Amino acid sequence: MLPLGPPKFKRRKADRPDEIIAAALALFSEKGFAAARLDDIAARAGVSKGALYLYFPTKADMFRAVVEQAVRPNLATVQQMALGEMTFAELARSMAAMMAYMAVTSPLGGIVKMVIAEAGNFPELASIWYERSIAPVLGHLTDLIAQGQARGEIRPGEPRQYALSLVAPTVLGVVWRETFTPVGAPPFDLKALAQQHVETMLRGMLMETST
Amino acid sequence: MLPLGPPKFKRRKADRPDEIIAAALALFSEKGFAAARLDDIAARAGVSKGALYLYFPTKADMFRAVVEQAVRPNLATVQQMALGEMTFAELARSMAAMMAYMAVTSPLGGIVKMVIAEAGNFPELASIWYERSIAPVLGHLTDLIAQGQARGEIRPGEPRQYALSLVAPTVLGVVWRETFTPVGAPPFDLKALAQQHVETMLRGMLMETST
DNA sequence: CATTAATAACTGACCAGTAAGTTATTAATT
DNA sequence: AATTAATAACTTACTGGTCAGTTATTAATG
Repeated sequence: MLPLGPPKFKRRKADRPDEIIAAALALFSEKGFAAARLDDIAARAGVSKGALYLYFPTKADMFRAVVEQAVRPNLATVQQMALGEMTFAELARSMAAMMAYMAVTSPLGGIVKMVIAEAGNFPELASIWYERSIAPVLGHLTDLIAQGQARGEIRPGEPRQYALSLVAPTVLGVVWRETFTPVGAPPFDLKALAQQHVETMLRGMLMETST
Repeated sequence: MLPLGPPKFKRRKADRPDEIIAAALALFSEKGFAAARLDDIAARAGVSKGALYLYFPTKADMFRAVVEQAVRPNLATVQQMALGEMTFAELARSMAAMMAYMAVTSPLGGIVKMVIAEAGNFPELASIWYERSIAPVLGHLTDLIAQGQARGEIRPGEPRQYALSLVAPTVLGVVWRETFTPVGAPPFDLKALAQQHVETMLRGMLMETST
């Protein structure tokens, strides 16, 4: 006997974690943490449920891993933003464009949804996401605005509120895409939205002279 | 015999549904749909689990009821907004103030969280919330902006994008409160945020002349 | 052939929903 | 007005299904 046909599985220890995380991200962001079944995640990752436990001790740890991986790229991207020779307006425009780009290319929408949804059950996770993604971005942007004010480019006003005002529509646009577009709501063109918003905000924030 | 002490329960058929909905809102918005236990909802409503089923055939129906009740007040409030004699700037300011007020006084944050979280599992519900709350508000605001543009008060630009730009920070502020403030993030003063945002946006949206 | 990645079948806990029983309240009868 | 019968609001204890996590076994690979 022994058909010896195509083997039933391959041993690919190195690749599994990332594949599992990708599958988990998809299902968590679609169904939410509790409603996402490990059997489904396993199936999607092309693996059996038992195999998940070779790489993650628990479902919650998988969730953590998903969020932590999603957090990573953000840090790097943000640190680069600095005024330097640029005027604040230039920087704001390029930042808006970049955020819109990230919003359409990365699975950020799903992550945001997950974090909002499960913040109550996994405060530790909301914390990670906040400290490693939101606080840096918003904090840095806030600083840049304060600097812009010190330079006399930007009108008076709470810098942190300005910062939230700047990013809010893009973030909400992403949530919109995940939440309402699937139910028939007309989508937003995130790039156009970000662009119009940043121009409007700049006209409102800048002193008369600047461009 | 007959101890005749304090009775074990009162029959209060009329009040139960609202009390149950209130308890359910609290737990759904805190834990999410799946993680909220009916036993806990019952306990919080001061009733046994069995009693829930006298008023709602299923957990999902309770969820529906919570959202539907939350939707109700919004409709009325919005329809009143009309340009009439007002300039767009005046209207926008009063609208911003009203949204901020609602944001701090109503359980809107919890609802928004719930809807975002469970949109995937209950598309029908995202649909209700969209059609009965979001579309009216955003649609009406979009119309007002278009009218403002026709009047020559407001600069060119996509009205619907303007509308989202206007409301986004307040909505995001509410989500912030539910999600990140509990983990130690500094809170936003929603009223101040809304106020500064609307002033900035107006300066950016209006033609030179208007006030 | 020894090692270990991977599977498949199993277990135990949790929880939505149910059904049987209890108690408050109202209505009927004297 | 006191007693009793009828009802329905409410509770308690249970059931059945689902699913996270485990264990025993098999198959790939150096």
